[in-house]
Amino acid sequence: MTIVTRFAPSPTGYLHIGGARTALFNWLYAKHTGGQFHLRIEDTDRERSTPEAVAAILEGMKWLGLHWDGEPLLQFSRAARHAEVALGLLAAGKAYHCYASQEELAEMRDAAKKAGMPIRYDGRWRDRPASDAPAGVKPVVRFKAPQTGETVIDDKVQGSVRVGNEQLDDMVLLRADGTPTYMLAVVVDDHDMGVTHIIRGDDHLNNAFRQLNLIRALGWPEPIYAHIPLIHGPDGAKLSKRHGALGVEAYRDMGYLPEALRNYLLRLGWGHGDAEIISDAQAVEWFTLEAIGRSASRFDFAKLANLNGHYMRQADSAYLAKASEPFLEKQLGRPLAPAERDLFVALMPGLKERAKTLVELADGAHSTFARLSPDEKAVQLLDADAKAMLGALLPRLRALAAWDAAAIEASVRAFSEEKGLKLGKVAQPLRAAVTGRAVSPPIFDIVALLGREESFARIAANSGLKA
RNA sequence: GACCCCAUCGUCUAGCGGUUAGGACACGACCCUUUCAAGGUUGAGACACGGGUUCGAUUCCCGUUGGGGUCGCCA
Repeated sequence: MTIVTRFAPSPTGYLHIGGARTALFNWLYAKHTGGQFHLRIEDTDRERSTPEAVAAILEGMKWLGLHWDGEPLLQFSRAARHAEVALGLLAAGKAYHCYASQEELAEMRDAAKKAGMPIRYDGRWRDRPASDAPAGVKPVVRFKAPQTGETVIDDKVQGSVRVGNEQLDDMVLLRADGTPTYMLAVVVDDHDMGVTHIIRGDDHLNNAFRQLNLIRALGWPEPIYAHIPLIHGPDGAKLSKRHGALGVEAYRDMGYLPEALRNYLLRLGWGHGDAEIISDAQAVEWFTLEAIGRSASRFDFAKLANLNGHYMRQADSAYLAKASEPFLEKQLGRPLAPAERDLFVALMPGLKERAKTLVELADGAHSTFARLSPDEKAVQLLDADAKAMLGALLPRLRALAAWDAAAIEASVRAFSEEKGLKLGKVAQPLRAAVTGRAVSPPIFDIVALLGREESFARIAANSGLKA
């Protein structure tokens, strides 16, 4: 049997980080088993669903590298089929019309709350004849749920979970306007799509009991459930925007690599021995539902950053330059010239060791691509002694036959040895004069890549020294 | 409030009756070093509590406490 998983977000906002992990797990499980992974957009809430959100979700999935099989299914397009199933249930006596008003329902909830009883619909229309129907009121269709016994779910993550059926009420299948509710739509769509494994957040665990009863009433095969724990903020409370409940595009804009985010998300709630850096291929090979933890985990930006730094260090220079180009251009306030793109790539080995995000990468490159006037620390470095020292060094650099990092470094080293200075005493003022900063990628590389004229021009501008 | 779920270093986790309770991030120290990083070595740091079961509990059971989730004509 082919295993079919799905990710089914509702398009009321961006693809947030919790959803991204759910999608990742579904994707991995499908890959692991050689099955299929589908995407379904749950847009039955016409008030809150927007085309922008649909686009953001598709975009986020693509950026994260989670490719789905087939076309994304828009749930609302199947409203007629959902209604057909509900009406079938009605005809079979497994569902009924309910004419209770919103006011009645609210009273029911208040009364139950006061009495310390479970808050649920009391089934007042369950057995009333159609002749009792009040005139002019459009009814909803409710499911006739079992009222005794218990429903047990053998969840792949949570284990065996049971709940007394008296806790479950008769949920609405079709609204008064005839449109399907989520409860009906998921069940019908998962069935029609051939979904075999439902992997989703455990905020749906309680829904699963109701859905399972509906599936049984329909006589359809039961899916395998895996309810994964939610992701919390650093303080253990619900993930808020301030904490990281952002859309994946926000992570992209903060300069994280999709492969790093995948690795981070994978390790949040799932582990494989001591493995930390896990490639996609290994993840696919190792991923099982049984290895998913049962407790909620907290989002940790520091660990994400560390992972991102790792992936950046081992990434290809051209790839990184391309990925961080927009960040650099934003900082410079201008597009990069073709020659500068090459320079960016050439600078990359020294840059990527020093950054945890693409933004930091661009930060590191800023002082190479723009002529910055010396900041406070650079000014301190360029004191009178340092200028005198540089004044003696410049002619030797000017006289260099070959202008490359090795030759420049050799020359500066020889110079500092002669003068009895530590290399730092010479290299730091040079860095300050060339970049206007006390911190930069390796200075000899920068001087070499910038070229003789640009280097001397900058030194002249920042220290007044001419070579 | 009712129902459901969870509980190992600050964080992510390994552990599936007998371990000096392991790894990673973060943190401290040292080394390396042209700055900053990276890297190396190293240090500190956890089984929530109380009962059982057992020769023996971090591990199994019950309770307490603490956290989380769900109770819509939202999904």
